[in-house]
Amino acid sequence: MAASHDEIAREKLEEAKGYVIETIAETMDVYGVTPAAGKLYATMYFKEQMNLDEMREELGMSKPSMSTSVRKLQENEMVKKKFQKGSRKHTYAAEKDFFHSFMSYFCQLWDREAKMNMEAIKHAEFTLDQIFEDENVSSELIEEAREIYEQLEQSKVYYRWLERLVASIRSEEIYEFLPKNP
Amino acid sequence: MAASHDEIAREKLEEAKGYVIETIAETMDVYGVTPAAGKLYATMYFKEQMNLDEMREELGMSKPSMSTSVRKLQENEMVKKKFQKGSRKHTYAAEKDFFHSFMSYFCQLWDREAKMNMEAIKHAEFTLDQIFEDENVSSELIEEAREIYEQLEQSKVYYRWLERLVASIRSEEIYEFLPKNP
DNA sequence: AAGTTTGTAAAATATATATTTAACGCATTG
DNA sequence: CAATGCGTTAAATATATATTTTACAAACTT
Repeated sequence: MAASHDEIAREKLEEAKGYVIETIAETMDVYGVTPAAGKLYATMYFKEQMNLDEMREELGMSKPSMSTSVRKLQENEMVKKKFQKGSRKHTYAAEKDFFHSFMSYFCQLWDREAKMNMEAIKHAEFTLDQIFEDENVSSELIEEAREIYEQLEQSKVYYRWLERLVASIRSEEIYEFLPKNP
Repeated sequence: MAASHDEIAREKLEEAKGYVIETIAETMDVYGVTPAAGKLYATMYFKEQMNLDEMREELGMSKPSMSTSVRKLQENEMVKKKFQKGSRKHTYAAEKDFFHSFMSYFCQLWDREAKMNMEAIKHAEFTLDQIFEDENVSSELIEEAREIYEQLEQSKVYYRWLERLVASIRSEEIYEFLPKNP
């Protein structure tokens, strides 16, 4: 038949996309999303745009699952809402620039880690200071407190570095050191 | 009583450590470990070394839980086994250099992501090549395949960047661009 | 070699997370 | 303003993950 070549080609095309979709979905756990969201992003990666019903259809999953998945992906800036006139349905498009997803996700992650720990350290150092202020505390305890204090100070070096890393990624300065395409 | 000042100081010391332990444990999900492993690492962070029974005692959890947690932490190179003569018990020490943990964990993560996706892309491009080789495929399909091919080529830029990032962290070159202590 | 101690594997339980089904509210349309 | 369509929330179910209990094997002790 006449269409045979095209049919085979179509199959191969879908097969080729299939490999990549499967693997992207598999490695999406890195970005802290559910399996459904992983499959969804991977699927959208090869589409111009999709609405919730198309997602449901394509993945064979429930609509609320698509709804929550797409929201999570939006939080990570891996999916953007597209404003589409005429239709009442919301349409979404995958962010295809992996650099952007990397930036958005890891910066958020590290920011949180650095901020929370810096805050805890501040708290802890404040409490330790109260020990140092008391003249009647034994030198053994003072020494022990001083060691902890020192350890906390040391760990701040890391958290500050993390914050600078985040800043250099957000500002894209990092690409001066490590070009996208060397 | 005479010990009162020391007792208060001891309390404050434990309180200070407590803040930090709690927060480290909380942010350890970043490193893909269970709550038990998170608490364990955070606890060990303020100890010279610990054996399984001390961990069980300190955290009030079962020994197998400590055993699996400590193994997971070893995989991430956040805990090292110490060889201690005389005792039959295995003892472990927390890696206190967060830079090392960062390096070990994220490099492992990104390496896997890059390798798996590069492999899938290779596979997919091989399959797409078969479409291009067939003279009888419609130009529409060829065009569609070419677009996918182009998209895959583009994504390789990111995965290669990720690999270079990993290399620059492992080699510590990154600290030339972003010093630990500027 | 029998008896302990230590660490871990396997099975059972508990807990948390993901997904679906059912139901609701809002906006748009006829 | 009733009726329909769309997205989301809430409750129910299913699934996966974490932890404990039980059981065992290896290494050491006596």
